[in-house]
Amino acid sequence: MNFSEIGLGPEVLRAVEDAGYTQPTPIQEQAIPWVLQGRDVLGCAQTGTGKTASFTLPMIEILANGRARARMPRSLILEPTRELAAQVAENFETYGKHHKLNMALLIGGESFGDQIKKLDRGVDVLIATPGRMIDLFERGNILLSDIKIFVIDEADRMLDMGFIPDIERIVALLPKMRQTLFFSATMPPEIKRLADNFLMNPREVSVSPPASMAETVTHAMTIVQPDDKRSALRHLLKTEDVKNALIFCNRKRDVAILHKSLEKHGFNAGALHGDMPQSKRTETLEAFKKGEITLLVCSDVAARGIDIAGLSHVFNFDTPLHAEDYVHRIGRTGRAGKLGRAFTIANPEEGKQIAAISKLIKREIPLISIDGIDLAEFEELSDRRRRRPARKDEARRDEPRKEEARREEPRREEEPRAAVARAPKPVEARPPRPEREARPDREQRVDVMRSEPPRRDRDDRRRRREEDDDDEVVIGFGDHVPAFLLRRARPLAAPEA
DNA sequence: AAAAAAT
Repeated sequence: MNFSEIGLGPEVLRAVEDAGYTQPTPIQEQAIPWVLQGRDVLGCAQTGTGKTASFTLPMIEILANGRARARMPRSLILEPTRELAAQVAENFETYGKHHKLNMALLIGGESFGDQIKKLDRGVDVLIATPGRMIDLFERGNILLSDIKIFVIDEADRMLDMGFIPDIERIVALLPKMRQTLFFSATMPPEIKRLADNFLMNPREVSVSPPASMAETVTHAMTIVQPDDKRSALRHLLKTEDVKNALIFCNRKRDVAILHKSLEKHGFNAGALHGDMPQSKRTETLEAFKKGEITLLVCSDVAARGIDIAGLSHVFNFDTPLHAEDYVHRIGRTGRAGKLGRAFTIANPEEGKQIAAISKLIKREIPLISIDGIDLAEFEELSDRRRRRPARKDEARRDEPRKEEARREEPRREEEPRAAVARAPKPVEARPPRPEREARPDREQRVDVMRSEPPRRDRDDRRRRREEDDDDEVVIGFGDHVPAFLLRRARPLAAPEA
């Protein structure tokens, strides 16, 4: 199919052509006609599949007629991160260049003045992150009663980030008569329920489920002691043909540390995480996209949606804490049919996380060793856990003051680690698993391989954390947590009827 | 256990 047959007007087509595209991607081919017809759409797709243009192009077409009044935007797009919001804004600039649509980008970290000025002039397209959008609404700078098209992008990410109450609140302020487009990379039950609430008789559009990602991406992982991680990474950077790469850390602090270390070793690296000033974030991302920086050390702020053309490598300097995040991080490469390579540098404690990832992507990640660095083994998890309760009881009998002092001591981890390293069944050593076949030793393996389904409920997560943390000294309520503390917070506004 | 987003 060609773009010219999809139902878009000549101006939009000209802009698409100028950008160098002739053929719509599958998601565009499926979604655009429905959006043009005014239907609600439920889209299951990751960015890089052309998802953004699948709503920006028809939106430009629909909004071409009519004009926005002051403070009354005609469409609203919500994005989970500032970078994604900026990316969508760029998309409207590119494809809306032959139209005179007013657009405002409402994100945190930038001054209110310009954003308010734009709203006063009247905007056709409002692109926002939830926090700033609600802030401006409460200040009376936005009226949402004229919204014709509402887009929720990256809904699963919004859920992860705890934005859903905000989203429900915003939806309650929108007119009931509107068109809603809802996109999510994954469709867990909680997201589906949300979609059912927001959408009316939607057309469902779905492309490239996460599992197929592995077709274009070569995975590998290595296991090293934490102290060896940086040299392992440097070795990979030197031996791989790295054009440009994202390097993910789990903590912002480690992003900064690794960035410094790489620069010290002469690599052309930048850093990106959410505690950096917005101006710096924008600047660094631009420099990386232009190729002025070849390595970008980042937190999960960049894990989803960020679109960098032709990214050759993704490195997980830390194993992602949630298996889905692996899929999202890796999804930055191997896009648009291009090949990509992904390396994970795990440490011996992360066997459980790796097992959860293997289960999710339905394949083992090949284990590689790196010259000059000792290949470690995963610790036996169940073994360690069995030993823990005893220590907990001991700890309880100690005086609280002693506990305080013990905590401030530098942690001496050598002993327990050496003990577990000798444990009998290293996870990594198990034979490759034949696909979907019940095996007699399955039960046994489940113990190690167990990974709970992704549970997003924050309270649940806290509860689990407390269960796992047997070593932790119990203060305050002790094991008993009153039920009211575990109850979910209610959304501020009742969801739409 | 961490990151993101409002100041």
